[in-house]
Amino acid sequence: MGKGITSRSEDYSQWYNDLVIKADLAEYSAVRGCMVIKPYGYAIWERMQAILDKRFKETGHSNAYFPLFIPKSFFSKEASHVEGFATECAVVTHYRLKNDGQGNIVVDEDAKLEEELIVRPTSETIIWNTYKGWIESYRDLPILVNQWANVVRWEMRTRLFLRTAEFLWQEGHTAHATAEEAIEEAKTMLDVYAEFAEGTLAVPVVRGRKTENERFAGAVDTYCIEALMQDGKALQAGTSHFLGQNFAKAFDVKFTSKEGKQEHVWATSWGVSTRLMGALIMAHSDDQGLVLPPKLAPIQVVIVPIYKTEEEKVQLDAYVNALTEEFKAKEISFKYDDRDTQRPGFKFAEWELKGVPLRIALGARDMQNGTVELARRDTQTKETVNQAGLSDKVEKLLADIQENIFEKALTYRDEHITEVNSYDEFKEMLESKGGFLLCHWDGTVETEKRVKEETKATIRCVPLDAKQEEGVCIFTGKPSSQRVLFAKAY
RNA sequence: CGGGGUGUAGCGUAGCCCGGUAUCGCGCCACAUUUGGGAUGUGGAGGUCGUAGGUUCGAAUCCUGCCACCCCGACCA
Repeated sequence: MGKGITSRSEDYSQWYNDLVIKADLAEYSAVRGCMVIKPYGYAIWERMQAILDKRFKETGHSNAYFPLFIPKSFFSKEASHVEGFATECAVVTHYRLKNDGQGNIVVDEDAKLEEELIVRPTSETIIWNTYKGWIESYRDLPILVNQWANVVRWEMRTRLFLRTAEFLWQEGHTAHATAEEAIEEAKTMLDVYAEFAEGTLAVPVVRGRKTENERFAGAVDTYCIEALMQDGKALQAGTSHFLGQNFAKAFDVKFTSKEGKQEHVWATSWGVSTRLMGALIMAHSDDQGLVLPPKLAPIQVVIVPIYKTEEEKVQLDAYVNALTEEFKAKEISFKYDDRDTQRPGFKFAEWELKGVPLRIALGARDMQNGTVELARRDTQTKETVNQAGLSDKVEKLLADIQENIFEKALTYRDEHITEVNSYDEFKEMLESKGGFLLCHWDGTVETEKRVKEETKATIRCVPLDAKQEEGVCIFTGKPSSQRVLFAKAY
C-alpha cells in the first residue's frame, strides 16, 4: 500500500500495529503494557465519550467518581469476583520513597501500608461499599450512576487499544429494588451499546448472552455485543451484567421495602472501553489507512488548497472562509490544511491515512470553473462538482458515507456467519473461512472447554434473537434447542 | 510465567560466522527548482553499536552476567 502502512496480507497483527502508529492514534509508552493515546486518537475517544455520555443521561443516569485505590479486604468479599481478577492486579504496598544516602531513590520500608491497596481492575467493590451508605429505603432506589475512569489489569500480553495494562472506560453501576428492574436495566444498556456500535461506529454487532464459562466474575448473567473484525476474529465490544444480589450480599446492602421487609438490592454493571477504538480500526480500515464513519470523525472534511502564487492563495482563502461559515452553520467539522510546508499529494495521503471521510481539493483551475474536487475516503472515488450548494452536497455525502461504511461492514459480517452441523465442518470452516460459526451445543461448560482446547474457538454468545430449533450438539451429539455463536476471539 | 527471537542515528537496517573504529534507505536542516496524488537536485547535521564486566595491542564483532523489547503459548474489556 504505497508508503502508508504495510500490506494486510503480510500479517494482520503487524498491519494493525503500523496503522495505529502511523495514523497517529497511539504508541507504546515507557511503562510496559501501557500506551500513550496521542491527540488524534484521543479526539476520536472524546467523540465516543460525548455521544455515549449523552445517551447515558437520556436513559436517566448521572456521572460520579470513585477512588482509584481499593483496600484489599473490599476486593475479596465476593468470592468469584476476586477469583476472576486476582491474577492481574497491581498492588500498592508503600506510600513513600527515600534517598538511601548514595544517591539512589528507594522504597522506604518504614512506610509500608498496613493494608495493601489494589489499583482498581473494575470498581464494583469500592462502589458497593459506598452504596451501602446510600441505601436504606426503597425510596432511595434505583441508583443509576456511571463513572468515566481508568482501570488497570496487569495483562501478560498487550496490544494497542485491544488489551493494554491500563485502559480508559466507563462503568455504570446501578442498584434496584427488584430483579426484574435490574434485568431490564442491563438489557437497556446493552441496547444503548448496540445502537452506538451500529449507528455511530458503523460496526455491526450481535447481541447475546455469555455462557457460564465466559461470564463476568461475580455476575449472574452477562449480556454482550460481539463484533467481527476483517481477519475473521471476533471482538467483544461491550458488556452489561445482571449481578443479582451477589454484591449486595457481599457488602451487606439492604433496603426496607414498601412492605417493611429488609431485602438485598439488585444490581447491574456495564462498560465499554478504549477497546472500541480497536474495533473501529479493525472493522473498517483498508490498505490506505483508517476509515472513520462521519458521525465519529473529529474532522469530517479536510480542505486542501492547491496554488502556485500568493495571489492564488489569497483568492482560495477568501472562498474557503465563506465555505467554512456554511459548514459551521451545519455543524460539519472541518480542517483547512493550508500548510505551505507540504505538497498537496502528501496531504491527500496523510488525511487518507487518518481516515477523514471527505476531502475537498481546490485550485486556480477550480476557481475559474466554479468547481471543487470531492474525494470520498470510503469508496476512494473523486468527482468534480459545482461550488453552488456545496455545503448541502457535503452534508448529504457525509450521511451516505456513514451508511455505506455500515453496509459494507454488515455485508462482510453476514457473509461470515456460517451455520455448521458437524464438528468436522466446524473445524474446516474455522480454518478456511473464520468468522462466526452458528451451531448446536449441549449447554455444558465441559464441551465448551474441550472445543476451545482443540480449536481455540470459544462461544462468543448465545444470540438474543436465536430461534428455537431442535438439533444435536456438534461435539457430543446430545440434544440442543438453539444455536450458539462460536468464533476465535481477541 | 514457559518456549523462541531481537537490541547498531528519530525510524527501518547492513556489518557479527572470519576482531582493525560503522553501511544503506526514510526522516531532519539549508539553498535552488517545484506544487491537480506521498517532489527533485546539491550540500549538511545526527552514533557512549541495550548495559556491566572479561579476553585482546585493538571489540558492534569473541566470552559471561544483567536489562529491555518482540513473537508463540497460558491469561484477558
